[in-house]
Amino acid sequence: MSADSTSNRVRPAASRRSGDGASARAARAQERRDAILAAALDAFVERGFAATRLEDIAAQAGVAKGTIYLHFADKEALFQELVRSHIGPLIAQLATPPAGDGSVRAMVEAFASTFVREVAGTRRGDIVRLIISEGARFPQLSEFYYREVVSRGVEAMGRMVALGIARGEIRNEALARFPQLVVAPAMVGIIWQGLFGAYAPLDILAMLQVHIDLVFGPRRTE
Amino acid sequence: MSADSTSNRVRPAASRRSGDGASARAARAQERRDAILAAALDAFVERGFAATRLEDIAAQAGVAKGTIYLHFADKEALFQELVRSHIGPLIAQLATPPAGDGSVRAMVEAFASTFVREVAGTRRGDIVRLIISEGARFPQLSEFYYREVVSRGVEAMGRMVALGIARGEIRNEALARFPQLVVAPAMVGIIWQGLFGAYAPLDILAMLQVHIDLVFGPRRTE
DNA sequence: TGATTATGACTGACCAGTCAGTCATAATGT
DNA sequence: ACATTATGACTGACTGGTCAGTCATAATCA
Repeated sequence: MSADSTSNRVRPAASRRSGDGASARAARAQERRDAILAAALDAFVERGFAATRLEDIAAQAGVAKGTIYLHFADKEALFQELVRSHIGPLIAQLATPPAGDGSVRAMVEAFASTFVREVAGTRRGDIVRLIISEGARFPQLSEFYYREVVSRGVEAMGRMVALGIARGEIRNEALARFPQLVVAPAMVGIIWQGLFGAYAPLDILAMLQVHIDLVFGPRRTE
Repeated sequence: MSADSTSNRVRPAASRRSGDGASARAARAQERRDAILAAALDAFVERGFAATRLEDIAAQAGVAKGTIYLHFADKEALFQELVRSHIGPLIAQLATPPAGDGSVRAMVEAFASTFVREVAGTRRGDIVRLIISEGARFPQLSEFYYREVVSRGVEAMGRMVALGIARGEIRNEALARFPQLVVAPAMVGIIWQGLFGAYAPLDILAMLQVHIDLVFGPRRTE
């Protein structure tokens, strides 16, 4: 793998110091930082925080161990930064309310399919699993995650449910008190795939559709 | 080694003093084994598998480190034995079908309150959290857990759902394909308490009641 | 050339697992 | 009953290995 040891170190570019001239090094540094984070994600997901060796992350990222310490204070800071960097985009997405023109049911269905496509089988899903697995050992991290993602997500879902109730799409008014119920199957789906998916795969999308029927009542076939 | 061909280990029942004469030592050994398991549960729940030191378990159990190795082959065997010993009773409970005289809804409600009482805030809940957290790193353990507990639980719940559909208590027939949906909120409740319970407690029982309304339709107020 | 960035050998702490030895208890002998 | 011997549960100092974090040196850049 990557036997091109010679001459790969270039990146001199633009001898003219225009806009990017000064940033050539910074750009390279950023690349390395990202490579370290990507390698760290793989490693932490695979072996867990405590059992992951920094040397493996370094090797995977194609840098020396010491380089990691140029970018992160220590192993724990690397882990936290890893989670935070992936949570950022998620927050942005939560801030954007889903197109509110259709029915609430359509919005929730859209959410479900987005979830399956963008989270369930992807790196994002790994991050969620990582938080669930290691969260108890990183209280400040899980608190951050709660504050920035979970509480906002629950509130957003709560507003959706309230809207659904107001429009008569959702019968059970008590659901507004526990918006977690709407998302619970998605969480269980993620955990299931992580633990048992290898030999007992679960069709998360189909499951979520059945669940949506539960929340909104059977699909209209008019 | 062990050339004791003649009259080896006797096992004489100690001149039949009474039942416990010969077992005095064995009983003490069993006590210690149990103490080690109890201490190990605390430690693994608190710090996770990799970060737990056997010396701490030993100290907590009031034995020397070497003693642990008289009872368990290594750290991993101790961990697995810990989970297995707690899963045993659970299997027994799964084997006993709940009193089938009342409505399916009543059975599920009974299940919910039992769950909250006997699992959510107890050692059993800790075991579940432990499996969710460490399961990915112990494939054979999570496979064991799947085979002995999860698949049976899902099947049992599937039969309940089928019964509910047959009796007309449950409208959504597709639910029979995903009995996980019935249990998902309970799982999420456990995880929530473990991660955020300290500052954002969740009333699991109330949540499960709302969920049951979702599955069976609103409560009759006849 | 001097400044910045990267390297990897090294250190010191830490810990799973071992084993020679101790001692309370049980078995056997007188 | 008492003395002697056997057993094995228990101990904890020790070993061998691992790994996070450091730092003197090297490479690269401007």
